[in-house]
Amino acid sequence: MPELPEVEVICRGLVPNLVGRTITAAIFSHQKMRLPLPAQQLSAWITGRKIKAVRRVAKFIVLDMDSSACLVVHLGMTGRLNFFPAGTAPAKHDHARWLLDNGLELRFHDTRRFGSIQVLAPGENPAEVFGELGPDPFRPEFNADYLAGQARGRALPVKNLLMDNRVVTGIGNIYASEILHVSGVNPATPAGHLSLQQWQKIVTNSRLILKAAIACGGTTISDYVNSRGEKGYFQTRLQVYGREGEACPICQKPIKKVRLGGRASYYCPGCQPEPDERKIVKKRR
DNA sequence: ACTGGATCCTGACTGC
DNA sequence: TGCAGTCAGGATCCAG
Repeated sequence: MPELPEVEVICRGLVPNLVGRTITAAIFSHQKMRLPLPAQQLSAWITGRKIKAVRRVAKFIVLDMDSSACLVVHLGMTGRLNFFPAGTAPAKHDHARWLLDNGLELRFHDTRRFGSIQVLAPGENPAEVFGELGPDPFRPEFNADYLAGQARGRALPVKNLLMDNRVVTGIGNIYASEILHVSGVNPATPAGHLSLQQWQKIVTNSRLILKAAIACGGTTISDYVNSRGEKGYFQTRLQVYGREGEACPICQKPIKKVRLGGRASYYCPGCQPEPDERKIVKKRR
């Protein structure tokens, strides 16, 4: 389940085999994806074009083409992008294959088909493809004042706020739990209850944890692999996620699991005390 | 306006 | 052994 660090690691791994290469042909499965495949735009702007750069936007992988269009891939939960020698037999759930002029083909494999393939045409508004995106956690705009402003007057659990792409991009279920644990904030705390100090901790720890996860090659819970098919190893450094009943590495209290917004959320009742009942300061409009 | 729940999907796992 | 049910979660839609 790729979040920001996994997507970043995949992007970096794609660069050596993609930048400067030309996509000579493309083959797609007829399986229905979350979003319909933009067949016309793919043939008009992507196939036959050279790849100028590979970059990450939120959890999207973006290939900048010399046509000034972008190929935009989202991995959803189980998506993978891997290279194979051209002509290798396709596997089940290979939904797209782009043949390159270096004898390789780039494949998009997605078991659950929650991922997407889109084209950002030249001149098109990026919001059409990316949607409404908040700042990247590594940008200076992502700071305590900004988060406090976003949270003011809101009763939404802080964990759900952190997972909202319109507030901040790239933080998913695993890292939200980890960031809040290190910050000593209970995930169920209404976002509007947090102090500026707590937001500052969350900002600092978000960057620390995401950076550390990138350095570890990401987190592999079940099926994530990078573009070379290698697993990450940050899962060995997770302190609470997936560790219900185990001792908290900081205070030794057993880690608890709750469901917030339909998502499994892990926390330590010792390090992250239950939220109090203070009234929320109402948002000014 | 805001929030929580349902939905999409397949495979791994559990319990009977 | 085989079947049914549950769970996993990113993004989006919808109802209250």
